[in-house]
Amino acid sequence: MTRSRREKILDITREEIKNTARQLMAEKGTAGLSIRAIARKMEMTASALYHYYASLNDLITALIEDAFTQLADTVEAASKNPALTTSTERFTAVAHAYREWALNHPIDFQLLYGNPIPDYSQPTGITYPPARRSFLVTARIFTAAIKSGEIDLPLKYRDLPPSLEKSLLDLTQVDGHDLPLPALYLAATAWVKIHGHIMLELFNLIQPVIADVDDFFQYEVKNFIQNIGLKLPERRS
Amino acid sequence: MTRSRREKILDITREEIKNTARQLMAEKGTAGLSIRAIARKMEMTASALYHYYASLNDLITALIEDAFTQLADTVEAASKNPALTTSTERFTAVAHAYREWALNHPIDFQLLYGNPIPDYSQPTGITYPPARRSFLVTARIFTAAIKSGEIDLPLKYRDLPPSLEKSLLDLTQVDGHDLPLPALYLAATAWVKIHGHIMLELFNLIQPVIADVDDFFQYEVKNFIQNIGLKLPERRS
DNA sequence: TGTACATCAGTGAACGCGCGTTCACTGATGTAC
DNA sequence: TGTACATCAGTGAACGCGCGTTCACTGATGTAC
Repeated sequence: MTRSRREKILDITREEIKNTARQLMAEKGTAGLSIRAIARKMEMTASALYHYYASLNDLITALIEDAFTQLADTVEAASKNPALTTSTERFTAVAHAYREWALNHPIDFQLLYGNPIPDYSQPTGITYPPARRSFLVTARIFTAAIKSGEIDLPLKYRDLPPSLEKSLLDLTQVDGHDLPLPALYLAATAWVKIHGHIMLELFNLIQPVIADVDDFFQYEVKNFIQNIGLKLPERRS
Repeated sequence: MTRSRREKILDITREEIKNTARQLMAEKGTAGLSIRAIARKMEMTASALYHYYASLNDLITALIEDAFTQLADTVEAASKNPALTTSTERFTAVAHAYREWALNHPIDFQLLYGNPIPDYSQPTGITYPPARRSFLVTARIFTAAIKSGEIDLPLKYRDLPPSLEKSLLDLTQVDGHDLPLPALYLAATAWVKIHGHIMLELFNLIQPVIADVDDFFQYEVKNFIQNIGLKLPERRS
């Protein structure tokens, strides 16, 4: 109980402000975010908000931090689901969890990965660690798959261009994790595939071509698994 | 010579306005686009611009149309390069042409595919036909590859989910083109892969993971070709 | 339990800014005879 | 080639709007004795 009653109310109001901000963005997009609009919606004066956040910039930073943490938590939880036994299942679950979070929180996702917000300047270092968490989850799944022999790749990923190898090696050194290079490569290519698909879907670019995006995504994940040589759950090759 | 001198000057000024707009967006992003800012940069009054475009909305529409046409022209030209003989070469050329255009015109690309612009409402039907042109280019390459036997897929793409089949069939009916279903599926999945990659690259999301994006893209295209069963140019399998 | 004071949450006016758009206008350019 | 008129390109002031942020302030809530 180090937090006083007042401090708790402060936090509650901060949450209320963030939620109002999220609502506003859902209605009018990222550009609808403004101190004055939030205040109007909360039936307060704009100046009152300065008791809770020092500036619009700080508010946006808080929203971004929240979103990153939520996304990483969701993905991490999916990968740790004890009902999953094989790496294929685990990867599939993570891919779908990632996409589902994005579809359920389109605004937060845009906040993280969409166009930069006008006049917003991000404090350095805020976003990197949580952004890496999702990536590491995938990398660990592939690492496990390699160790358990669910995937055989020594042959296939010998021809990685040297520049790719170097980048991936740098990655392990920065984070201090001991992950094999092929697992890192697979995580990278999987991330680009999944993330790219989701961004297109959120911007409504896939729908005019393929109406049933759910089925498409599922099919693509299955194909990806097959292409990288992971064993499929149904018919083991 | 149906155009009078005055009409030509009108067009020239319109081009000048669009170029100034593009410059501005390059400097300050999509949000920096404003009639007043353009006027300032051209050393004119804001009201003068209304002789050339009826509103900001119209100006933006013109910019979008230009960009779509340019992109489609570029991609189409790449696919028709007579120096290319195999479908693999042709697809590789198209993929790289698409990416290069995006990297050389990042703002136009964002205009087409990035976050929607605040307060901009797009006239319906303007953007669909040119957007489809790029897609069709790829679909035709795969169609040729199937006909020539460079790719063997009857086995692999038999298990397309029914909803996908339906969407793809609808596509052929809308455009009136006679393209085989597997070619359309391949074009769709290729487009998602390439386009997704490019969007991530433009938003600087790949670079923190893999520094040499050129090599990465090239490697991914090569892997894609291999995965879909197209013959690679070097070592024919 | 009651009082005196400090802290706090929130107000309302104001500053200075940039925006899209309209409108009455002026001076230059082009056209017709 | 010269004159009379219509068309045009561009001006400058104005309207009404929303924005982030600051500041002096008030009334309520909490704290210490």
